[in-house]
Amino acid sequence: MDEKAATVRFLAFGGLQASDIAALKDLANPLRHLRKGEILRHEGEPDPKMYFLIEGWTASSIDVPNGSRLLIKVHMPGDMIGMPGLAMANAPDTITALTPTTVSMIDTPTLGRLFKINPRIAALLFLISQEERVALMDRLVSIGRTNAVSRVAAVVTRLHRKIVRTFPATTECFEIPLTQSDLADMTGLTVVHVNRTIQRLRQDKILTWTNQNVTILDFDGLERLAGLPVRNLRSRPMWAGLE
Amino acid sequence: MDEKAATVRFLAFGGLQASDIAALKDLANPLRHLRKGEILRHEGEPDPKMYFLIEGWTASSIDVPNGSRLLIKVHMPGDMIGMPGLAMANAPDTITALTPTTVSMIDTPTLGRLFKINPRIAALLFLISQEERVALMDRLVSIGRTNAVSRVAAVVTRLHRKIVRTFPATTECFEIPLTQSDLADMTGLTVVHVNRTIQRLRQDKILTWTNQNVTILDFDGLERLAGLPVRNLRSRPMWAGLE
DNA sequence: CGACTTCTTGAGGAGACTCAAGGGTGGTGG
DNA sequence: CCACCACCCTTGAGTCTCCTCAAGAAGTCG
Repeated sequence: MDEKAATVRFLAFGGLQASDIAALKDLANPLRHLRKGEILRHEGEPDPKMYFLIEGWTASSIDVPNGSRLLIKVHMPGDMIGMPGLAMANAPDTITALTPTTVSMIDTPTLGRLFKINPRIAALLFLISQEERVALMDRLVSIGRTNAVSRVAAVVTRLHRKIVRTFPATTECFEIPLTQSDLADMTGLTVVHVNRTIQRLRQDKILTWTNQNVTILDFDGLERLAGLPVRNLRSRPMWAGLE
Repeated sequence: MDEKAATVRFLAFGGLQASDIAALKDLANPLRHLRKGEILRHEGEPDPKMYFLIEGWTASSIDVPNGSRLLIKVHMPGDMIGMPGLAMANAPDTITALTPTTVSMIDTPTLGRLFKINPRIAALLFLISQEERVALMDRLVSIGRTNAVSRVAAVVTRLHRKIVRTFPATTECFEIPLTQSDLADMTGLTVVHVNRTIQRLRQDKILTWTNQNVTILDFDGLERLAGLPVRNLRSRPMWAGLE
């Protein structure tokens, strides 16, 4: 992954200037490298930080008292990680590296200053947060009101859309560093049922998922099963007019 | 509801100054009144706005292609409504008045200017968004990984906590303007099953829920069933140091 | 090559859903 | 003032999706 991929996310809303990009770079503190499976931070840890994901995939998860867990989100290069924790005294989620990963920590006082110095970036981070809220809302709908096939289809659809956003060259065949157990934790299902659901999708010639290689055989069919609403970002965001 | 209740939410993070409160008041545009059941805005509507809920309860919901819907959140006086839509070209959710309601619209350019003029308020709105993200994450866990009894218990627990925050005088007995059908849409269950679950909770002497009057009989038991994680707001938020 | 994780398959069970219908309550209009 | 309608709550019976438990196969890493 190169710098380009990492800044793509920030350009999503458009309207950023060269000076804004430079300001973002100033946020970058010493890098931290993680091996696959390594944990960036544990749920409950005090004074949680925010990170910028430069390379690799990570996942944010929450453990449940009854022994299971739920995977909140999968992060890709260019994502801001740990923003929700900024409001909290203790980290709300555990962040795990799904692949070898590089992040840079953004310390909280720096972020505070940024809000004063660069309102455009502040507004951008604010809007990214709103986008994430909508994503969570849609996942809530998916998990709360659709069946297993639809949920798995929704996860694949969302991942594909996001991968394409980060790596535009992606085709119908791509790699996802998630186990079926992870997929179960993303959908609120059990591993066993996820396995059977994937087989069902393969039988119906929607997609294949072997090891961690996904191939989408029928885009339209997949979209239909997922039933995700269309979400278009605002083209003229709120800071239009901020000089 | 008085102004006090409405500003309580903003004081949650502490550290706001009189000038900040004044700046917030400046955001208040002409009021809009809604009758019970009236819709503030429909999902899909272009150029969605943000609102400040002054009086009454509202609910935000998303309709699902399969005919059902999911209730994303219940709002009380002092809540900012519709923030997620600021990132989107079209409203992601429908907002309905659960009771007679008064809101004031905050237009987007004003908000943009605010980010420039008052970074403390910007940071505050940013942190409120992070808090909401954590709330959504916890709901995802509740709906994705717990059974009906636990989900209903979680809804009651969260509502009670929030009511207490808004109206500190609240006891174990309070009113919730939600039907069992609404509760079903909050939990991802069916009306029938919600009804049976409530009866089960009454049998077990956890709570009663008749019409729209809830009485919590056993706080500890309810908390245990809900299994919600403890979430403490950061005491020294990121803008500490912003002069 | 052995230990571990991941994937796969089977059988049985249970929590939640569907369909259906009756009763209560509040609002509205004749 | 009563009848009617709409909405909400409640209950029953039957079904199905998804879960649990269990064990074996396949792949992966040291």
